[in-house]
Amino acid sequence: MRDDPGVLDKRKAYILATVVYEYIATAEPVGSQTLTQKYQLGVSSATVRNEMAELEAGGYLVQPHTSAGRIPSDAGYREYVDRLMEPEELSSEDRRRIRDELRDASHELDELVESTTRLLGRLSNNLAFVTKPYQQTETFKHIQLIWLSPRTGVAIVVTTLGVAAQSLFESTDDLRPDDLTRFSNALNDRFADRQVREVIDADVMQVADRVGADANLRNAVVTALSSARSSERPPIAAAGAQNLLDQPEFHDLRKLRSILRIVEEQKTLYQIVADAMANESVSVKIGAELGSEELTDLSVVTVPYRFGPHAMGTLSILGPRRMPYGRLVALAAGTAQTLSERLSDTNGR
Amino acid sequence: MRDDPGVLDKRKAYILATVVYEYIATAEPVGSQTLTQKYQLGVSSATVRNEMAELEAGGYLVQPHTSAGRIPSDAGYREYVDRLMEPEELSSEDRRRIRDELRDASHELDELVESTTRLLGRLSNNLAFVTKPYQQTETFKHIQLIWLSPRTGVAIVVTTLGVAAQSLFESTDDLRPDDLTRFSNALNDRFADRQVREVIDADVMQVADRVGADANLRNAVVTALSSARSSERPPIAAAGAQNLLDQPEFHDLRKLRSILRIVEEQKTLYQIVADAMANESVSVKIGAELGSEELTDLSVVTVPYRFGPHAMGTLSILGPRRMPYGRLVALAAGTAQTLSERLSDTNGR
DNA sequence: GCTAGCACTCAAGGCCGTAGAGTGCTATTG
DNA sequence: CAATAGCACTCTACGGCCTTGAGTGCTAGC
Repeated sequence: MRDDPGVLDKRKAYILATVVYEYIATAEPVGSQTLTQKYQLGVSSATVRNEMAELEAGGYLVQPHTSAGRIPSDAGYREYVDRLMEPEELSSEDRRRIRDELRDASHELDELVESTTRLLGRLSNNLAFVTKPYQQTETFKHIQLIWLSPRTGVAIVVTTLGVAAQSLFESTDDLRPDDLTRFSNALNDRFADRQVREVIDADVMQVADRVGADANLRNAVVTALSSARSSERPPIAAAGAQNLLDQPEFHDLRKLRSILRIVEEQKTLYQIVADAMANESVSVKIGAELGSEELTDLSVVTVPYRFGPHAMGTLSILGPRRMPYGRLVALAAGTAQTLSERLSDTNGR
Repeated sequence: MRDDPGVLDKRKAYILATVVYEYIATAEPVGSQTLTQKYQLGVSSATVRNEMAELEAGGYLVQPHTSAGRIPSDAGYREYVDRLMEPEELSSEDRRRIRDELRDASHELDELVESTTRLLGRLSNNLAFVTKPYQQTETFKHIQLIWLSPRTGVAIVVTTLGVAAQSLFESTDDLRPDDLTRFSNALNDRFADRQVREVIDADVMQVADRVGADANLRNAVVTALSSARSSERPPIAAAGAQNLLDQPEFHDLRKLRSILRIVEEQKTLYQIVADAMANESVSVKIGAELGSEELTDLSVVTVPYRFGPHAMGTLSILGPRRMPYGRLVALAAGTAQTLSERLSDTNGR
């Protein structure tokens, strides 16, 4: 009991940090000799061995097998991320690329999100995923029924975030443009500046009855509105899965398979980003903290970004637990900031 | 010279078909003994050996190494697909799943495309990708500038296919709803029923000058229109990459990596689906026919689907060259047909 | 024209043995 | 008494060697 458990003395801290650093760089278990040879520790390998044994007892390191070096445990990485690593700055080269690529990207929100995802995947050399902006208090702004052909049209719902939903419809009778306009106007009057989640189908029915809109129009509007309401869970953009293949930990194909499946299903991804969304700050989840059996070898860095005063989304980087945390945090944060700026500057160049 | 090259006698055809069939099932080079044991050929393995040697001379089969069995070449697969295999029917179970899942899918075009892609990926056990409907003669239908907040708004362009583009904008002065409406109306008058590709920025400038719309509005409209014009190359939805991992040919990670990259970049995918789009019929591309060094081990089945009278998109299945062509063609065709029906029935239930 | 038999080839897989990195323990030292 | 040097021990990775077995082409005979 000579150590206060949970607080590492300076030398242990340095050794742990060095083990994590070295393991991130090489993907090989780190031994005491390697450590004393490559780094100026000022003590012999035997001493390092003793310290490492204690770090293992404290739960910061584990040994894959008896005669191998040590690798960090979840707790070891956690300690490293929270206290030991020094914060990194983004290189000016990275900074420039982020700025330039986002400047040249589309003005369309969906496409901008896609471009950002690909950019982040490329720069991080890992798998990036980005949630579209989401706003708890998304407000109804406009609905418009538009005549396309004598018997078809489209209903469009616009909210504070832009076009939130569209629904094509077909009618059994010829559509009269005046009817569409009248119904649109009545709906706009009724729903102006209400929160999207509060807009109820029954309201649509009332308005429809009043202006005499037929069932086809009514259905189109109901469909569009319900789709706008459900945009709380928009698809998540992902890019860079192929980067993971370079990492030795993914030579096991079963792992890779379940990762691809999880990314495609997206459900788990929402749970992962929830914290960062709630705290509005950088979140790093390591291994088992991801709460999924299949993701124990992985870590995720998540950073929120803002869209206007009320909406928020997240940028995440998913990679092996053995990821360069310092660089990836800086990268995600830098990208998030540039993206936020780009989004609050919608008038472009 | 006893054979007319290019025409296979009945026995050779049967042997080739059986080799392809067996290789598709087992992924192992097929030898003469296996063949005589598993299938009723009525001749001995020595005879089969002679026939196989001739099939190899004719370019239909290749030998990975001297003492291995044969595997089909591109030409062998081509012969199999074009003439030897018997067309398959979809099981009623598959038929039902396609119908049910597409019926329950979203009314929103983008989401419907996504759902279809995932469905096709799951049923085919390969990687599926789907292009959104595209129309050569896409026609301008409506443009609307919508007030969101005192200094922000959104410009929306609607074409025959629905919302084609939106562009958020910000103004340095307060926006007056009347100005937005006036500009919208003037633009609608000017562009009504013109083809999107013909709408030129200069037209926007003229209209803007006439109604006195300021630079911010003008820019928003120009941006939205140019984005609508560029929707000739909409993003392609892809799903099921993880299915490829089950195939032994992808245990080479470099292959997998380049496939994932190609799917993410999408550029090559457009070239692949072009034929099916042009011919409006099923297209099967085998190995080198895909025109890409990196895709030589793969094949793609592509089937077009229709959206309304003029628009068309494609469903594709990408998998190992050793794919069950009969089943996948039936699957893609069945899905395309159901999707086309679903899309021409936009008033839903 | 088909088949049986035979000698030959080649990849895959199992089985060593060795090399090398790393460990824990103990005796020794400043 | 913390730090070190020395030592015996452990375990994996790797390369070489051999065996196995599937498959082939060729030739002689039916």
